[in-house]
Amino acid sequence: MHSTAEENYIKAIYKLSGGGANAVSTTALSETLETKPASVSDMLRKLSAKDLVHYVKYYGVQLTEEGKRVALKIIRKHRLWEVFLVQKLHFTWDEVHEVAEQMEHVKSELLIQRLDEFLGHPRVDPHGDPIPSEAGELRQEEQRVLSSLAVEQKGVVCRVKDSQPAFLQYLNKVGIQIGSQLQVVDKIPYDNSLEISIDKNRSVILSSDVLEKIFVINP
Amino acid sequence: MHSTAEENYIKAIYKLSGGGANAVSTTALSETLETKPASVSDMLRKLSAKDLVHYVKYYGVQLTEEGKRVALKIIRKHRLWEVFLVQKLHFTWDEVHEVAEQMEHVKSELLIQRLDEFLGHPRVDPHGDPIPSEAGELRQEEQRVLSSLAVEQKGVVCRVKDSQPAFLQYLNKVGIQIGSQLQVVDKIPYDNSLEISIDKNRSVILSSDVLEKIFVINP
DNA sequence: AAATAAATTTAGGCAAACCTAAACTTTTAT
DNA sequence: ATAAAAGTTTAGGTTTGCCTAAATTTATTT
Repeated sequence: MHSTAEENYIKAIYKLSGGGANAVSTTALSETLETKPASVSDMLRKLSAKDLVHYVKYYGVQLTEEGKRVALKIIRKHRLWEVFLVQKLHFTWDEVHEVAEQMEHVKSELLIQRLDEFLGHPRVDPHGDPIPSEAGELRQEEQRVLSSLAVEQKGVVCRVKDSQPAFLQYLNKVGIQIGSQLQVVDKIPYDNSLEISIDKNRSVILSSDVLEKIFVINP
Repeated sequence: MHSTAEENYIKAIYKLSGGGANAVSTTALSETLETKPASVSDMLRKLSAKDLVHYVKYYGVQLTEEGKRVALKIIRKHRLWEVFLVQKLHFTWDEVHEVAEQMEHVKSELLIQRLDEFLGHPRVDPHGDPIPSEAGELRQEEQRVLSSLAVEQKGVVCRVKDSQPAFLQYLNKVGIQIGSQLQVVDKIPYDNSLEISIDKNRSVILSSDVLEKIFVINP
């Protein structure tokens, strides 16, 4: 398998290239990885020898198909662990990253399969970013703002656009979190607020202010 | 902090020394760590410089108090992850070790605190070995063989002394696993079998053969 | 278009953690 | 008690992944 350092380079290339599309420069990598450009050149030569990247000196680097596959696997692991940390261990968003960064390098197919199952096959991580499938497919699902749903329509919370503690606490109290199943029960035309049922067992009326900050994907 | 390699040495010394009591030889370490004796000498010099071990050349090595503290922390992490893997992700005993071996090196105090909480502060791992407390205390709880309990007495299963599949399957079928709450309901003097209630919701009669293979700690 | 600036690579080193081979202690056997 | 055997350490090497400094290539100015 690949070393932790190699995995971090691949992940960084994936992110900086926007999903493997564009070429990435040595300095860009050195900045996100917090190493010197010389070290990056070094590693790119190695990754190239392993056919994980296409590397053209002085020009830039891109992931090969194999490189992309590896990148998506790491991202899948990272995001599944983030879901675990937030949903099961009640980590806050800012506490999550540092730990997931370590867990993503644990090697075990079985572990990830089972974790995925345990978490109920989540499709997005706590930041609302999509989780690649076991087959390595990452489809960015269409996200709609909650205020745009009509009566009767359903959605799964995938992103919240305000990370102020007061707002997060409010959502917490109401019982809304990433992954919650919502359905619009009724619309109050007077002020555009909506009555929303949460996970089929309770309902609240959300002001249009709040509705604008919550995003959902299709169930 | 300490590197993964250092942590593995410390853990190995702890185990081979029987909890830090006796001195450990270079070859013993080289065997459990699957490295050459020369590499062990190398590392012992380093650990000694960090005051994690008392190292006397040609004689052997022992953990310092600090070394023991570190060892217990690692063991705590390892065992908590084992509980997680078995209880939550349904790993079998033999699948557990390799993965826990990796997870135990993830660095985060918060992670372990929360994991412990999430698992309900378990006191033993799936093999029945005790889990060191957050303060680093490992109290070897008194283990009694199930056959020694009197009527009305309770115990929590902490160890099973027969790992033949047939026996484990039998226990599984009956509903006994590590952590099960047992209570002696009745004693049948004729053949020393006992009627045992399991987790307060069912009861079985166990032969003295079986009773001899199950160990419990106080609830 | 030449000169300067910026980015990148190469060369040579370092620390960690391993290795083999040789030297040294300790133990065991004669 | 001494020689052989066993165990341990030291010396010198390797690989990985990082570093600095110098050389090289590409981009930007004038």
